[in-house]
Amino acid sequence: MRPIATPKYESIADELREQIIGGALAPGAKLPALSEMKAIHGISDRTAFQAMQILLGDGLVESKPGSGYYVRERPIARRMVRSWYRDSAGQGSPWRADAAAQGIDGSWTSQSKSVTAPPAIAERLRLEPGSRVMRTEYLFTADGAPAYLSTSWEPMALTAGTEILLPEDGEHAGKGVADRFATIGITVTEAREELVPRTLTIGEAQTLRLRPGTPVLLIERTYYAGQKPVETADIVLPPHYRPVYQIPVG
Amino acid sequence: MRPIATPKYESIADELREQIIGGALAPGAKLPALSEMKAIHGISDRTAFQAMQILLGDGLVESKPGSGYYVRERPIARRMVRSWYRDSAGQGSPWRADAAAQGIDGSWTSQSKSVTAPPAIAERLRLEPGSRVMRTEYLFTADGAPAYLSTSWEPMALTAGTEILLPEDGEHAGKGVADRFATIGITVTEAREELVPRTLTIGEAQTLRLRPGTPVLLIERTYYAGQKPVETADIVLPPHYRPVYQIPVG
DNA sequence: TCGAATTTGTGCGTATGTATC
DNA sequence: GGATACATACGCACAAATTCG
Repeated sequence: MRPIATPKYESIADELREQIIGGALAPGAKLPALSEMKAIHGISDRTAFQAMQILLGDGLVESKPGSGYYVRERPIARRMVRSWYRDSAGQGSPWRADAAAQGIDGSWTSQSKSVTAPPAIAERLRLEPGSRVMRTEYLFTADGAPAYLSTSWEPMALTAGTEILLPEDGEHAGKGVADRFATIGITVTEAREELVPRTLTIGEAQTLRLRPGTPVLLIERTYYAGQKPVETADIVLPPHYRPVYQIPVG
Repeated sequence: MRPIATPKYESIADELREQIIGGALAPGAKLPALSEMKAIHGISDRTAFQAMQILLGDGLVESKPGSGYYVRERPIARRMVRSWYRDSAGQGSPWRADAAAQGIDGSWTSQSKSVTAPPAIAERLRLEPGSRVMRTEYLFTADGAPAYLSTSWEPMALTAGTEILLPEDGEHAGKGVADRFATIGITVTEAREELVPRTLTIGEAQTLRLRPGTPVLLIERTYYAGQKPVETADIVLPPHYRPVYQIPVG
């Protein structure tokens, strides 16, 4: 097999990456300016720019326009623990409790709307194409600042006519999904989370007050009652949030 | 607050993204060529190229040089189930069993070396800076083709002089971490996995036979015996692999 | 079979805007 | 204000892969 060609900008990025991981470039250190790299490596500043974009995307570096590129400080990374302990907490808002445990004032806003399920969502909920679902968009905030996004979909066939039709209405507002469904006699037994990296859309970037193109982690979460999916959600986690899964052994 | 500017290439990418998610552009469909987009949107082909890079990075589109850009087929995504059921399997190789369950011939190669722990690894294992660790690099294969990478680090202080010093030596080769440590009287109680998106380095790309810059998911996994970390690993998952976490509720 | 046209990918140069120092 | 530095946008050239007559 033929080796895969390696562009210059990849080589440059790799070189800097090793210096960062190896500790030669400590957190907070200033990286050579594009103009310097142009001189050092004998490349175009445009190519050096491309190399920096890679390190930016990987979260190793941050840019301060007008100033320079700097090695990112140890990711302060607010950790989101996603273990089974928590979702069975019983009462109160999971996010508020999670945030409080880290000394943060966690809150959220939401709005719901009845829509026909997009193809991908219908598949996740195992619904006929064109089925109606209740879509709820959440913006979670930490100390008043936007933290992360979530969009959930629930089959109207399950919740229509019940008191939990609107997730954030009435006395069940803010409670976990399992608790809400319990009130209509549905026992949630399992959550399944699938993770996939992508970047922020323009709309998401605006509500999160981040730059479009920022790399994020998308958690596709689905709650099941036995074999039957009862709720699914897309959770958009900005770089400062890291999902942590705790798995007991044995 | 001042709204954050949205570059043209982001707008273009967003537009196409919506068409893909909404189903207007079905999987396998050919996207307009760069030259067409140049004509349609009145932009430079260079700008159109940047827009495509975004969609490539998000895994929505794949490129066939010389042919065009195409909407990616439904990501058949080999799923990697990461639940506690599995790691307590007891005997045999987790990867081999996992692969066999999907009708795949799973195998791997590895090589170990004693090194001083890099700063980040020392922190994860809660070791003094400069401590010695045994580093083992794995290449897992599916039906003979490269599948994913893993690099593990174990404190020499724990394993020096024991029969499990080399993870892939002797009769314990291929067994799970928990089983191996059990033989030297250490009971692994918990695994913790932290996920972070990044892109492939040149070296990784070569062994995986992928293009450098390909977006991947990095799983930072650490095994604990009580409060004490006993092993940590970086697992590099290419786009075709999706980690799936199953979490029991209640 | 050959060759021409098309298309993506890399690299460079330039211009303009904006933020920082 | 001026110099520096990053970000976007455009244009051009060339290589490599593909497609098609």
